[in-house]
Amino acid sequence: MIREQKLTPTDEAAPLQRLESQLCFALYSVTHALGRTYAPLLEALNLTYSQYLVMLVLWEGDDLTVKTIGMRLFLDSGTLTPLLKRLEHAGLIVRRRNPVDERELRICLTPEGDRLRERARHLPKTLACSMGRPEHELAALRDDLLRLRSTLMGALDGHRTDVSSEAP
Amino acid sequence: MIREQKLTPTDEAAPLQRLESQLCFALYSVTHALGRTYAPLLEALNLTYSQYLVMLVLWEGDDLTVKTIGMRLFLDSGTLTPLLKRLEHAGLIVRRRNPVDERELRICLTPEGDRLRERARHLPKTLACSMGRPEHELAALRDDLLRLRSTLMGALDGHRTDVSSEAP
DNA sequence: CGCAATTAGATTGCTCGCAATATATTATTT
DNA sequence: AAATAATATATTGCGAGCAATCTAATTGCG
Repeated sequence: MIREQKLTPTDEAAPLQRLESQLCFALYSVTHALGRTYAPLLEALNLTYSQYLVMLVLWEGDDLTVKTIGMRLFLDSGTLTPLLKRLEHAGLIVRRRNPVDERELRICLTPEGDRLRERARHLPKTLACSMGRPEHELAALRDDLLRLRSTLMGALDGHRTDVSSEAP
Repeated sequence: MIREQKLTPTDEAAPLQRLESQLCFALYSVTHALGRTYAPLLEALNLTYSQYLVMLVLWEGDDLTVKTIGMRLFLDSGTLTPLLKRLEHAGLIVRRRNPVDERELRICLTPEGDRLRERARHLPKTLACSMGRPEHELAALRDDLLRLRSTLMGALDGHRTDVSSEAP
């Protein structure tokens, strides 16, 4: 029932199938490594990584709907609704229905949420430092990844021909 | 209580704090885009992405402990234990205690688990195709990411006892 | 106007990922 | 040999992510 020895190791039979040869695993594992690098820094701000992303969006300009935040972060209400409730409970944001369109929930920063931006300002540089490379190399890698994201998202949408405003 | 207008937009006050300027978000979002690209392909195999990664490891050679699988994928038993139980329930692996050391759980492929490798063989090429770039470019990106992973993991391991909370 | 279609969020249920902790087994020390 | 430490896995609890579904509000169309 159980094979005692593998007869055709993946390395010989299908080299592209090796874990470490795959771009997807490189992405997966470096993303998680980065998450673990962020964790202790974000803990000082009482934020999870996903909450930090939402705050980054709001710091660029608040009074946004859940939908808008979701489009920027590629997340849906199933993820955002409970996350935003936690941010509200933490006193960083307020959630209010838009009186003009009661379907919409407008998300605004509280003064405390706004102040947190200062305490988080050093994070990008601190992280760049952990990556041990000159900024221009990191920027090049970032742009390469953003291009890849565009390609993948474009293939996913497929039928959806919304040509509104995606990152270049 | 709620600010009507932002006084110092992040773009001007702290350009490095912008969401789209950060490598971490590029990684985060492209990883999720890739996950969504994989989902329909893996659904045909009745695998989640994480389960697929475990199968990739086992296809390179099975009869591994949970610990070994975890070291290869950078995952711990809290993640792997329930995941492996699901793979066993799906009939793809068997979990047996090692009689020589009852602490260890040896994970082996079933014949069905082994056969699944053939049905999954096309995935790497299919995905590479979705990324719309020549293989050597994808390989270069992969190697760049693996270097970054090494840097980050090295910093994580190295400072386990050290308190590296200095902020510039 | 009235009613179907659309839209925005919320909810449910499942799987990950991880920290913290618990349990069982083996190795080491005294 | 008994006590202790180390190791491997399991369990618990929480916060994502995401598909599917639900509700309420708005829009569109006859």
